[in-house]
Amino acid sequence: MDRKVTTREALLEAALSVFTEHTYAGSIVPMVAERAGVAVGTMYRHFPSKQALGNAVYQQWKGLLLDRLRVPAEGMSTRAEFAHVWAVLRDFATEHPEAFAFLEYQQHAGYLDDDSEKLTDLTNRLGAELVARGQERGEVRAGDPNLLVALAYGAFIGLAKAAWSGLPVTAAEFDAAEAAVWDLLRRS
Amino acid sequence: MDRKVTTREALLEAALSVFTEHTYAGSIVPMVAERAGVAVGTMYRHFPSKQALGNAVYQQWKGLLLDRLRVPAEGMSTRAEFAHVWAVLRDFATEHPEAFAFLEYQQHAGYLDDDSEKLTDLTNRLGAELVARGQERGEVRAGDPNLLVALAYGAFIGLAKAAWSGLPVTAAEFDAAEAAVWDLLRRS
Amino acid sequence: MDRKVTTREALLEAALSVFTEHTYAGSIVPMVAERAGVAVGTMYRHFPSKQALGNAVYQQWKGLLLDRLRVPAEGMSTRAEFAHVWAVLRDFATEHPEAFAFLEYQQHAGYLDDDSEKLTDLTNRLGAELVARGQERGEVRAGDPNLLVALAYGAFIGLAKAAWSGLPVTAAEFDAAEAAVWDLLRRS
Amino acid sequence: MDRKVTTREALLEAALSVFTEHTYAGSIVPMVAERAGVAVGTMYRHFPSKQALGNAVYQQWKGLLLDRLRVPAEGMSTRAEFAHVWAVLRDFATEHPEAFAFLEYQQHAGYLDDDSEKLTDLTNRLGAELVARGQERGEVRAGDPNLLVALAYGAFIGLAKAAWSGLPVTAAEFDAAEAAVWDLLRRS
DNA sequence: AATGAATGAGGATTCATTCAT
DNA sequence: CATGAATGAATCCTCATTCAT
Repeated sequence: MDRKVTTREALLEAALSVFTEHTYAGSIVPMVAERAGVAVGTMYRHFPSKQALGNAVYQQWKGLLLDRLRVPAEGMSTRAEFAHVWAVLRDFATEHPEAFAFLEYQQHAGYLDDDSEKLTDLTNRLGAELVARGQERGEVRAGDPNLLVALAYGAFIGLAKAAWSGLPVTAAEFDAAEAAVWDLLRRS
Repeated sequence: MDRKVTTREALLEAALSVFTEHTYAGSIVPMVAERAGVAVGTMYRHFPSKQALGNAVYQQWKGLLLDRLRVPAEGMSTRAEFAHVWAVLRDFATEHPEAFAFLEYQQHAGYLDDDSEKLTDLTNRLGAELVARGQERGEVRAGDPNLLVALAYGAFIGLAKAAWSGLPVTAAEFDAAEAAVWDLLRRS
Repeated sequence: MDRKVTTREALLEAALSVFTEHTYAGSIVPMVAERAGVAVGTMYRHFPSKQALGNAVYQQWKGLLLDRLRVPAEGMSTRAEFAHVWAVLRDFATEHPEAFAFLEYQQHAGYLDDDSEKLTDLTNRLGAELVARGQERGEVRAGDPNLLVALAYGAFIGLAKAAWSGLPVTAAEFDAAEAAVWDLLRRS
Repeated sequence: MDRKVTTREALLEAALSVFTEHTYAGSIVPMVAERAGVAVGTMYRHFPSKQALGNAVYQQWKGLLLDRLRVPAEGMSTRAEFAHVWAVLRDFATEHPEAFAFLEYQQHAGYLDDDSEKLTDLTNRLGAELVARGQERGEVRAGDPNLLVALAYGAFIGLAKAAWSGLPVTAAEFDAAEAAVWDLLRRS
């Protein structure tokens, strides 16, 4: 249908790819332009600066991840919520491995603007809230929710990074890991 | 003994700090020199290039971490080995948080030389071997050892990153996490 | 009559305005196009280049000024001629303050072509000839005619610039200045 | 003695020369660097930007001119004050023709910063104050002081520009012009 | 050894000009 | 004839590296 990719989209895609490969600071604009198949000046017709492009890429993907993670969990048990979140992360990291790598395997401080940082905060908060809810219900063990999230999300990132680095990670293995990580969170 | 910090040491320390804060590509040599309290030219008397300095920092700390992780585990159970490794990581990340952040929270591909990459490989192998040993003994559950390590090390990194970002993480919490992560590895 | 402003005229007008505000080199083509209410490409259908546009603007106004200054002064006294020239300048600077500012308050060397420079020369000559005539008749004091013109025209430019910068300059003041400047030229 | 010209001085001198020749916007940094006999990067060690260099040049010369014009005129008649100011301008324009051309024959709006504009204002005020004083004493004719200054300073600029363009202007001619311009100001 | 001003290749950004629609 | 997105050479600026002191 809409086979025509807009220039802006081509640039965002190229930038994601180049930034993921070389880090933001290690990337040069001509490389992004070339990978997008456009001239350097064209980038500047769509984004006011390299930094703006970096933030656009960040917001595009962090925003999508946040949207997917935000599900009205009314009436769900925390166990079910956790399963859902894990599935969302797994799907995101499977469908958009480059984007997940860009978001989670490198450091962004230094070029993110306020909007980007707001997205980061909102995303971080989501996990802590899930855990806190679980603790209130007695489903999740005691401890600083941020720490529990750090542990669990860290485990997920480790798994995804392994997949990104070439290791074959099957759905079954994602499921096994999910169970194991829930074990790590649940009331003993 | 160490009555005098050598210029080289001051440079390595400054570089660690600057690279951790701004990433390698995002750091500029004069900033490193200034933080070390020396002139730019002085850096070039101790290291042939920025890249060499980057690799020196990487090798200094990755090497120290590897040394500490390498313990002749003859006769130890995998459970005990794991506890030991966890303690080494905890101590390293507690004593040298900046170094751990430098090593694990950012991307190094792009400037590491062969020696540095060899250290990375050796370190990665260590974990997989521990897990494989545990599987042979029936202490650790089935699955690709690399994946299990990714999961467990990811969890540790998550925890350490939380501590690095300012969250208070007590020894008790490291211990609780250790138990939880072992649960994630052990035979069910 | 002039029911429709042609695109070309709109461009010349916009260019005059932009060049006067930002100087020729400091102006950018899209700004001219925007102020003319057309697309950038449209400018290039009417003028082959920015430089050609600059010269067109210069010639339009320098040409008009020259035309007005050229009056067959047969039989007039130099005093009368001077009064006439002053009146022409006053009217021009009053009716077309932006054009006068463009022509006289900035430097054009660097983009003017031969035709433009010929206009400049012709205009400059006019004044010197008037003075020379006056000297022959004994109406104007001795001295290099170019210098006397420089003095008198400088005074006029100063006055016009003051008006341009916002000072209210009445017709009476122009007249008083005319008398004073003639005093500066006439036989003592 | 101090035959060694500092790099900063060489840059200011080169910049004055290039800006005078091509206008600020029409000048390119490498041209300035080359004329100063240094590399481009060197300019940026001494001035943070092209704009800062432009302002430094402007302030250097406008500041010097202002300093010279500022003379405690206690007890002097306005006639004497005027003679002094004229002499100062003549000397300045004779000794530093390039600087005077830079300051007075082109438009600076667009890159001047607040400090530069303050200097412009202070300089402009000086003339108006002289005239106002003269009017109070009955030495100068009635009229907006700013207008009278515009007329007189315009005449001076015209003369100096003529000299700059190659016309030989002798001291005697400067004196004659001074008398003529005073005539233009004085009570009739 | 240490210094830091100078260098200039390289990277970010601008803008006159083109051309497919 | 008009449009304005695209182009890429030209321009501003940075920063790893050198070298005279």
